[in-house]
Amino acid sequence: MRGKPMTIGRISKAAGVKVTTIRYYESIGLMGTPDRSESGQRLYGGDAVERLSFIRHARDLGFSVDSIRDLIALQTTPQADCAAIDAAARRQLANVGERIARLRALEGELERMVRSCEGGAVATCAVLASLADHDQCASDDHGPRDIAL
Amino acid sequence: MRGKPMTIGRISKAAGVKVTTIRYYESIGLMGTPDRSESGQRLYGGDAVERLSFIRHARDLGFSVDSIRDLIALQTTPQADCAAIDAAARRQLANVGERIARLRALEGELERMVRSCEGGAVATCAVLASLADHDQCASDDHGPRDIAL
DNA sequence: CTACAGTCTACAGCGACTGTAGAGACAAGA
DNA sequence: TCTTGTCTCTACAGTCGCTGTAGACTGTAG
Repeated sequence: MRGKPMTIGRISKAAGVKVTTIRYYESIGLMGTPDRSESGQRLYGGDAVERLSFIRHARDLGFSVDSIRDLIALQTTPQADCAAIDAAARRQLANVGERIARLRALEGELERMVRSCEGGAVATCAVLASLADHDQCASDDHGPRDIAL
Repeated sequence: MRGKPMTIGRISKAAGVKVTTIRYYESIGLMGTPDRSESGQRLYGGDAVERLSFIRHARDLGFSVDSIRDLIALQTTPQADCAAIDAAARRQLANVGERIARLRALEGELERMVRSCEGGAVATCAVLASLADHDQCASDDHGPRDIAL
């Protein structure tokens, strides 16, 4: 709360989190309710920028909002020990490792598809054939698969 | 349409796509409206299984539903040439490559975090410090980051 | 005949935002 | 002072790709 209070737009720039996203974080209890100016505008101190940066970084690292809530709760109870946080990071690490492995498999298959393409007509397109053929080869866990064409 | 018609449950099992998902694909125009029995149950031929397998495989490879719609459209106009499909696969491949690179960066950072953890109190937890510190280091493109704790 | 599994429609919910509408607030220039 | 333009406000709908629910009907095996 030290230092002059900043509007939401300022901390948005400072932390690299969109204004709407900050309000969203407030609405789901990640950010706590800030002071308001007389006219009702949110006013934040530098600690809000820290917190937002923390959240953003954790999100960039793939932590879910729920997980981040837990991390923040742990953070604010300093008598707890580090083990829970370490465990979370390890889970996250394992998760990332899995995702990398899955993506590498996809990469290999896509490379095969692209290599086998010889620019013929669609009727003989190896890419489409490759997509159609594999009835059973794909992984069975239907995890996140969100890539645009 | 050859062969005896199958109910939605059968093609669900055959293609490895959930019943509800099949109906969803129909609702968004990925699957086309099947015949119905007298009592109103959907009846499919073997081609539906093929189509579903194609869709599932493409989804597993990370193609968006929109992209798959395009691929199917291309498939059904065989006079088009393979180039568009090849381009889509290449875009997809580049996309997967990027995602792998990003995940590897995350992996490295998470490894550093976990290595630096010495099981102390939260107040001195290197993992939390690591999460808090990096104000600017994270990537600027806010792509998908969906991993649970 | 009786269970019970399968199917139907319609709609709400998920996560993590993003976009919209319509209104009010504030800072800088003419 | 007025104006212009950028911020900010609330509240809610939309995004994507499904998943789950409710309540009714249908089909099949014992």
